Amino acid sequence: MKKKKSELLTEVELEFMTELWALGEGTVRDVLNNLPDDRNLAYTSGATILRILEQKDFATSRKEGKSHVYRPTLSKDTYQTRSLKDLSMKLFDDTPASLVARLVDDDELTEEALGQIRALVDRRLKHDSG
Amino acid sequence: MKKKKSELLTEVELEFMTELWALGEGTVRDVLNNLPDDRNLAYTSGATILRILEQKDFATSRKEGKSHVYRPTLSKDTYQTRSLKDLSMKLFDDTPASLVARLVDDDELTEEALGQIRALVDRRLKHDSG
DNA sequence: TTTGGAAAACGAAATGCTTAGTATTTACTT
DNA sequence: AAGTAAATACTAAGCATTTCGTTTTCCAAA
Repeated sequence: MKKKKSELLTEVELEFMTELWALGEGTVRDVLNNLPDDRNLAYTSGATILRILEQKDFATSRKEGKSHVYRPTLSKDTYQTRSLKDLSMKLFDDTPASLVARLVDDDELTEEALGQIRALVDRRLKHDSG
Repeated sequence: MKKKKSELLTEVELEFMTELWALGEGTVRDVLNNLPDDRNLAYTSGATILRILEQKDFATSRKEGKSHVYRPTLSKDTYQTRSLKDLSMKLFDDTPASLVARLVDDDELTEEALGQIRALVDRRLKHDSG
């Protein structure tokens, strides 16, 4: 029986995937150019990270000219859902409501954000029940 | 200017902190006894992990008889808030509402959980404004 | 007071992440 | 067709995490 790999991205992988999601697709150079200015990575480091993302099936690449163009195989939405599920499981007894409870208890949360959240929940409840 | 360490627990550290939060406090033996049955760790591994947690200031220990008794220095609530903030920042543009949006879009979420979530948000809104 | 058993301290092996250097390939230009 | 600039493949070093073996310390019982 094999231990199920957690299927979550590491810190740097997430950083690169975030760029790919924003760009839609891109070469090593594209991704590096879109990182924050204070992020100074060698070209080869970026290439390694994208190659690893492809190995782990988070991205695919096609050859275009002399470059590889990388594209996510996983939507950001899907990955967000996966991450939330993981956090909920590990830290909130697998109970999403308690996760939201902690979130709305945060004093730094603005009234506006709270209102948005309620609107979202209401809309979803209406959709479900008619 | 020093890069701020992320202050998050690793996988195994979280596993042990979860036991400490549940127990209130405990020795190496106590924590090991409370792990799932299929989790077979050597005593020394448990000791190492708790020592690391103390080094990283997630726990303190006092001597009691010949053992160390470990106790969290951080409440689970606080750590939950910290984790949510981290996730929100890295994956949801620092917008908690979009995190909740993703959560309530999850098809596997039950009607009941949705109701609970709305009740939580409503209560918080009332408290603030009235 | 010696000694046997339990716990702690130390440290090291194994693995995976992050970063980047070197060598090789590719394709455009002349 | 050869030279060159850019991209890739390969590889490895440095570090953190996870795990545990060995040595040391401590207490308690004989």
